[in-house]
Amino acid sequence: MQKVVVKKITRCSHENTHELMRIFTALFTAYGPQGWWPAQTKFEVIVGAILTQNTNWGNVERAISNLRSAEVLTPEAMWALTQDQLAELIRPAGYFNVKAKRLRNFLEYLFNNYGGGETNLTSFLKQDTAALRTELLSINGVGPETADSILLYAARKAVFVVDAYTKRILTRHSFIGEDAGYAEMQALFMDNLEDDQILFNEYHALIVMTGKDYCKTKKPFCGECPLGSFLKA
DNA sequence: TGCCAGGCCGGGT
DNA sequence: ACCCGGCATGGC
Repeated sequence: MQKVVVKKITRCSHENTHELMRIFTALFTAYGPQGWWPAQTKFEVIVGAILTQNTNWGNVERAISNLRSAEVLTPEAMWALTQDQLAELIRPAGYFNVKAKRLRNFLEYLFNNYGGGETNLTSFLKQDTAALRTELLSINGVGPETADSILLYAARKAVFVVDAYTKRILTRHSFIGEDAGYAEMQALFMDNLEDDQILFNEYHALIVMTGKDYCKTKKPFCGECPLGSFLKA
């Protein structure tokens, strides 16, 4: 059957599409396929998405390692912990009290509405994208980036994840204004690129990789970055 | 040493 | 509708 795409957009343009793909190609050439998310299960993706909020991934890995050693990387096992026990295990990830609460908020939602467990977690993630996003955002401690990370990397939906690096890259190369919000930046990608879960997966991962290397807050522009050679500063 | 990291919430304007 | 302080560890 012929696929008819009726994507309705305001700022869709071939030029935007072209530039966004040039950026992707430059990053992909520099770093290669990333194969995100670095996790063994969907639940581990969700846990990592919450733990990495404003936090270095290396610290998150320590926390995940603690959880794995304690054999609590399943919804049931984690839910059986007290908040203080959970907080102690995730201490290396920072903000451990708020994050323990946020993990429990997610688990509470899952058990109340889906009965918990890996099987029911799968059915939770299998919903259509808009409904799942709304449900995720209703959980206290799950904001736009965390929700979209779960949608893209756990539910494998074609959703573009925006983060601090994305904003820096877009603003420093004058793609978007300093005042641009999350939705505006997400629309720039999603309105100008085909819905492609694989592309969005690699694209976000590559932005993070180059961001870690070159896009620090105190570094307004870096010509060494894979994008430096052809994008305007 | 101080700055930074793959945000989000709640209270105050 | 913004704006801002709080949350916290570990690496460089």
